[in-house]
Amino acid sequence: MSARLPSRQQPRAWPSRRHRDHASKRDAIVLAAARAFSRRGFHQTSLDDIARELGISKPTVYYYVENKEQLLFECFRAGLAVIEEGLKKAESSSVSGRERLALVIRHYVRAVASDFGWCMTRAEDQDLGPELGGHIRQLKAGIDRGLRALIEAGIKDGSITCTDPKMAAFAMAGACNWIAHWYRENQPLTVEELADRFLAFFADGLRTDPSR
Amino acid sequence: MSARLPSRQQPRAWPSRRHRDHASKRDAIVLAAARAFSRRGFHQTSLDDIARELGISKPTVYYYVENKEQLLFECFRAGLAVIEEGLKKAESSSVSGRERLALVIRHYVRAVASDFGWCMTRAEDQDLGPELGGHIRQLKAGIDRGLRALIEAGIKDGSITCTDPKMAAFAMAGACNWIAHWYRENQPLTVEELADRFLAFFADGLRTDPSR
DNA sequence: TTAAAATACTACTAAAGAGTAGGATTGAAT
DNA sequence: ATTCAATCCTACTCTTTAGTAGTATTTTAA
Repeated sequence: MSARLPSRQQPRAWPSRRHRDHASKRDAIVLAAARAFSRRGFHQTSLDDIARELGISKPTVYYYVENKEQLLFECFRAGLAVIEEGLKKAESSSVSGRERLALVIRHYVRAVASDFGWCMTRAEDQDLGPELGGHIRQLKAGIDRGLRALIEAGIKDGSITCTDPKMAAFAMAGACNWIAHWYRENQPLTVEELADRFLAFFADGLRTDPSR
Repeated sequence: MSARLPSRQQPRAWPSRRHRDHASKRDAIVLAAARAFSRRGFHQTSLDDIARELGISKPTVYYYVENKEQLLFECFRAGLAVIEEGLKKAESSSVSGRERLALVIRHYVRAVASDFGWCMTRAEDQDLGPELGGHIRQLKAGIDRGLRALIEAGIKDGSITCTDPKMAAFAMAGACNWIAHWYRENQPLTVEELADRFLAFFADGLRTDPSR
């Protein structure tokens, strides 16, 4: 499991071998948890299960993570980072609102189709305490605001037509979130193709007549 | 709780007073369960909780329902019935595919925004056993097929334009399912208004230029 | 009136699983 | 070599809750 190189003298920088080990082991635990939650659900997955899959013991998991709730939270955060990266790129971009929205949605789809997708979309607020639950609600609300702002920017710059940006944002977010329910690795479509199809649908809907 | 009229002699018809009582009490339990699951989540809701809210005891709940899993299943079925009603109406209708699709989606939105919405969309397959879980997967797949068939019918009769009916169905179903995550009674929009907005979005997307 | 069936309760059992106590082992630094 | 901290384990505790045993009460049918 741990191929520990001798590596003499690597003095005062943070990612010391020891710290890197610590962080990467913790990450491995979070990833294993995300996969387990995704396959069997949060409540059907015991920390013993996760430990067993990693070949370690439950107290070792607790050495790296405060508790099960925190573990779920970390999974959520890991997925969220991908979306926030997209939002950040969009902010510092000067293309049209429509194109920036598409950029964010691509990231969104990627996140939701990843190992962390389940935790981001299907975990219940109640499974986190009021503390972390509230935190997550805030983060989600931030994403929703980001989406809506992009739609509104697109309306303003003429690249988007939309009468109800709020509902449009809800519809798009819902469609993307739901991907976590059905997307599996062996899908005929890659994640990027999937994003393309969704973007095409969001762009034109089911409209009949382009010249109507 | 039970105002029981004397009602002498009501001989061989099925819905005897007794049976009606039984069925309606069972329904009341299912509804209370749906609301409780929706508010606190499946695993955070004990059968004692549900019983307490109804002013009865846990064994009484078990008198009407086999087990917790079955209870969840019934909630699911109750919501599903609304959608299937829509599909049936659509089948026996002769308007365009587009209009039939809209009809079904209206029912869909109604179901998902109802008390049973949570159970239909957020309950985990794993919380039902392999038996009931499989059953539900089948029912869900049926709905998906129904949606897709309507899109294809719309393409055929010229009322819908769509390059990937499967993904379009997934996107629309996802958007609608997600309503259960955020719709609450005190929303500014009624369910019907909500359905209108979603249908408008599905119809035209965010298209810029109608004459493009 | 009375026997059978239906309905309901109090008081349990049993299992699962989150989280911990306390100790062993390993590695780094002096 | 030896100490201190980091890492990891075995073997628990403790709570929650699904589900049941056994019994009391009510209703229906004869």
